[in-house]
Amino acid sequence: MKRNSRLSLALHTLSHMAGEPDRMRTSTDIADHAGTNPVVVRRVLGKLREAGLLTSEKGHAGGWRLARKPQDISMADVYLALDERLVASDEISAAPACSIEHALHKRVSGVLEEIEQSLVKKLGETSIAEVRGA
Amino acid sequence: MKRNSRLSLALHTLSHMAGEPDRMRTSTDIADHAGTNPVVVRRVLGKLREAGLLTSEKGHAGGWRLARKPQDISMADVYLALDERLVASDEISAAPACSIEHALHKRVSGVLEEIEQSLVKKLGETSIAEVRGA
DNA sequence: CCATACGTAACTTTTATAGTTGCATTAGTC
DNA sequence: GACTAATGCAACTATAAAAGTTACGTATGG
Repeated sequence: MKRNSRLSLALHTLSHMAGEPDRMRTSTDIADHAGTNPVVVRRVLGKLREAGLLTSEKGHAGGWRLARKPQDISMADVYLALDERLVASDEISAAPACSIEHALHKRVSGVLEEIEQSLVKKLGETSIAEVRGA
Repeated sequence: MKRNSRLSLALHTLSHMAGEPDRMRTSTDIADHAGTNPVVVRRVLGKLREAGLLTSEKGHAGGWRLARKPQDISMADVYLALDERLVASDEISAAPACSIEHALHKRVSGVLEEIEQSLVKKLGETSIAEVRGA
């Protein structure tokens, strides 16, 4: 188990799906391949479904499939769907007691926000269809 | 207690020190101001000492002081001294079993490394003496 | 009607970090 | 020289976030 494996799991799974977009995959299949648990897979892919990247079907022949063409799903789409915020944090800073702390927080979070944006931009340059081609 | 408060603690403390560079501060003073524990302070500031940003003195009139002029210590110096790597991770990825995972990891860590660099660059633009002036 | 899938809630396990305690060492002060 | 007050460090505990697990409800194709 590692920290922040959700993004890895999501990207890994979608990259595979990009190869065979029509194939339906079950949570169990995906979990086995990724070395994790079906419930974890459903948790992660559920967020991608909410974001419109995937569709899921219940019942006997159910499973997961891409909701769009692989070329139309960028790594940024995946990242944003998971609410990751790898760099910046959304924490509501509890009333900075001292003015220096306040100024510091403002400046640091400004920098982190810029970096967060450029991360999204960079991730937006690659679609999940392009991942395999190193 | 919050995640990754070490950088906050370090920057906050050094920003204060930048205002009165000659004043000697004890771990206990600093901990009280920051709302934490003297040992935690020594752990964090110890890394800054290793990096040559601070000096410490033992004994009766001991404590902590800047080792350089405040103008000559950037936020990047502090960040790097702590080995933070907020964006990229140093994890040795345990032999990716599948080729897609391999390609993915290569691409993602490439992006993260670039972003990490630009974070350091951005942090390098501000010295701890400049923090107070929002 | 039954097998198989997702959806979700509740709980347990794991891991990183902060926090704490205790003690050795060092250095001023009386 | 004894005393006091500081850092240095090791070992332990506490907390919180994330992953993993179990259990069960719901839907659906055969």
